[in-house]
Amino acid sequence: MNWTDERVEQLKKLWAEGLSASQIAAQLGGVSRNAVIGKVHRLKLSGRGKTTSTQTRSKKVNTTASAGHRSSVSTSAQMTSRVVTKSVGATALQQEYFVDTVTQTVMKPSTDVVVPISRRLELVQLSERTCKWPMGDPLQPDFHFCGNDVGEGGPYCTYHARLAYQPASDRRRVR
DNA sequence: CCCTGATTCGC
DNA sequence: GCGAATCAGG
Repeated sequence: MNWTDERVEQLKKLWAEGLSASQIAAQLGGVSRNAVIGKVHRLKLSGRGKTTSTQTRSKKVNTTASAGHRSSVSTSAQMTSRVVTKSVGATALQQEYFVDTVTQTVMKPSTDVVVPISRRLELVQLSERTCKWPMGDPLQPDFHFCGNDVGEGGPYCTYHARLAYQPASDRRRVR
């Protein structure tokens, strides 16, 4: 793959948006993150306008004073908002729809369940330890995955595993 | 260990 | 110019 004007254009755009080199590489396809970084330097774009501190890690908002043993969760993440909002860069504090990849059932998480904030990783960023649950509105897939730590070594994190194997009768359909 | 960008240097 | 390998860091 070579750096066509179009690809360079996209690189500039994504880099300006604050995406990390690996994410840009994943999006462009055919190049490694090193290639992206190298190109960025050659274009002299290294310094990004804002100090977009990537690394989406929940700030942890605990409303209950009880001894929480829930790990990091955000109260806002427990709310169910329908739309997948576009946020700046890789940081995405947004609610998602859940789609059972087997039954194609579209569902919303139960409101009484603690919903972990997903890391929204690119496909190529997944490893054996990252949750592979697909993210986004099924009608407008965004090709990101949960990416949170998988609990006992399954394909999904504890939350998504629970969702995946939830009886169909317990699922809440959307639309 | 996961990830990040920065730098080097053979191609 | 390109990008893998490497480095330094969170």
